[in-house]
Amino acid sequence: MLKKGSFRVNNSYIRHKTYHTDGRCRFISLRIVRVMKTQTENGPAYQPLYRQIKYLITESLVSGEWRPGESIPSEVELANRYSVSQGTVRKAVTELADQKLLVRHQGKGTFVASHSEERTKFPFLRIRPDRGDVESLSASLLDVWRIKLDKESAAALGLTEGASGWLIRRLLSPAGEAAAYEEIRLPVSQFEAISESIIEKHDCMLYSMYEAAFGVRILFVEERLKAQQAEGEVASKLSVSAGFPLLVIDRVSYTYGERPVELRRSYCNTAEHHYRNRIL
Amino acid sequence: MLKKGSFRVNNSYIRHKTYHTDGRCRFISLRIVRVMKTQTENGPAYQPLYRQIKYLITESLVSGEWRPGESIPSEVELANRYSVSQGTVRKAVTELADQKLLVRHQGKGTFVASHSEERTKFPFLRIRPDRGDVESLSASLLDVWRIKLDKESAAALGLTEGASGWLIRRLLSPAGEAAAYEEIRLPVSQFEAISESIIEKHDCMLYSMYEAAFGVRILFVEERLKAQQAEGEVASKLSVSAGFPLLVIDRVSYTYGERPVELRRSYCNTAEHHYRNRIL
DNA sequence: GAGTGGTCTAGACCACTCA
DNA sequence: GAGTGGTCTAGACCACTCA
Repeated sequence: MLKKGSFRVNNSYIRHKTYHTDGRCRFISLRIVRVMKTQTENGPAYQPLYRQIKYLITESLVSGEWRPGESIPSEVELANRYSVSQGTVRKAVTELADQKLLVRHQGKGTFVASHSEERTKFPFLRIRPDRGDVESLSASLLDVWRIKLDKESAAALGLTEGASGWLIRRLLSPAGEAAAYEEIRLPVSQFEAISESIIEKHDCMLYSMYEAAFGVRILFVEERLKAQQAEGEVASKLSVSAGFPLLVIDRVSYTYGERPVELRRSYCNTAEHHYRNRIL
Repeated sequence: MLKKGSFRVNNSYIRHKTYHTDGRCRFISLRIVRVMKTQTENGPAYQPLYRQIKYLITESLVSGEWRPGESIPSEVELANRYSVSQGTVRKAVTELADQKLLVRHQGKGTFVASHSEERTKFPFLRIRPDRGDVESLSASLLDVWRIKLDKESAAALGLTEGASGWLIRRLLSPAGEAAAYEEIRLPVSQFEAISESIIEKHDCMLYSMYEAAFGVRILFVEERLKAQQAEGEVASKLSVSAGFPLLVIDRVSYTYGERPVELRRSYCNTAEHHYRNRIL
């Protein structure tokens, strides 16, 4: 989360200490500065207080001090814990909420975002039916294989060629027709105990399963889209003839620290569906 | 910009007035409340102060009081103008900067965002070459036609069938090969004086031209993607054979007030290019 | 009524730009 | 050195939730 940069070291912190003459402890702030310095190797670094707080909150999320779906301490409590003002905590929490790591509910508290509790079954899916209701899509598992990852897949996951992986295959369907066929590749190292039964227990909602069963929370995904002709097994899985134009989506899913943990290729029949995107 | 909602009317504003007993004018705040009330028809409305300020700033952008590329008044000046604190102005400006209507530069000022000054030639384009440098793409104009808008296009632009429109056709190319063929439809009502020469004077950078020549600033776009087989003229324009799989992008471009002002269909050859997307 | 997040203020000082 | 946006504080009160 913490961006490494070329921030100049200056006296701001020493001066910062002198703001407060009411005898309150300032050790925590000093410690934060030291943490940040060791975090950024190449040269001295400066980060505003609220980013340091943001980093500390993220650490607590990664370590599991606060788990998905649970509430984190109130802003006042966090302000005390880190010895900063509530406004500074707010700014840190706001950025984490913008990144969808946290969810705020006025009057109730701030919660760790969770794929299990979100109403959307497929949080990052941009495929929509051309007409009809928003979420009629459901997933059905085809099979699960233990494989050796090829060079390209292994590299994309930060592993070496031949590392053990899982290959999950499934269909996305609106009703009878299959809208998409998907191949998902995962490193066995992080998803040891995957099986067909555990996937079906989670209704084939993979991100929710990663989180609940393996403690791996997906934060964002990156996709590359191409148009390609259907061939062989893919064509038959989607019940289209060879040469039929498909939308092929290559997705990499990332967890904390921008670490890639899942590869996914989706072959979509866009005869009655489309991929929706809004660009700011 | 202003979201209509079911905010409860309460006494917050009356109490708010009593915060300040230093004799400063509060008429402007009161006027703001009245403006907001008339803006939202269905029932009484309440919006926090910073959103009301945001709305007033947006009005000044729409009216052209501050033009693209120019700086707007400093936060202190705006705070005086609206009789609120600098923090409240900051919050309004922050939201507008997040929406990319404004751009902040520390030490220099806050500027109205402009497509003419942005370094990216195609601000909303997600097509990238699979390998090679980031921005080798360039556009070349094919032709410009004056047409009657068909029912569907007219409806998408909020016009009636048969309304006058422009049809602009162009190619996007990396080097020799054409990566995409595009058809752009515009209402004549808002783009009266379009011609080949004016487009070429702007290097075929359309959004920049809309802004500079017609005062229409595009704020965001919505896209629907499908895979489709190349046919007839499109195939020949892209030098591919009939049946070649193309990525077809239907885009609607919006200006202030979420008003659609441009339709665009792009046919992309994704043999050596892809559509990139990051989802949070 | 107590506790949560949300808004707003006034004031201080920092980082950066430019003349 | 003056002016800009950026950070941080302390304190007040509002909107909302829940018991």
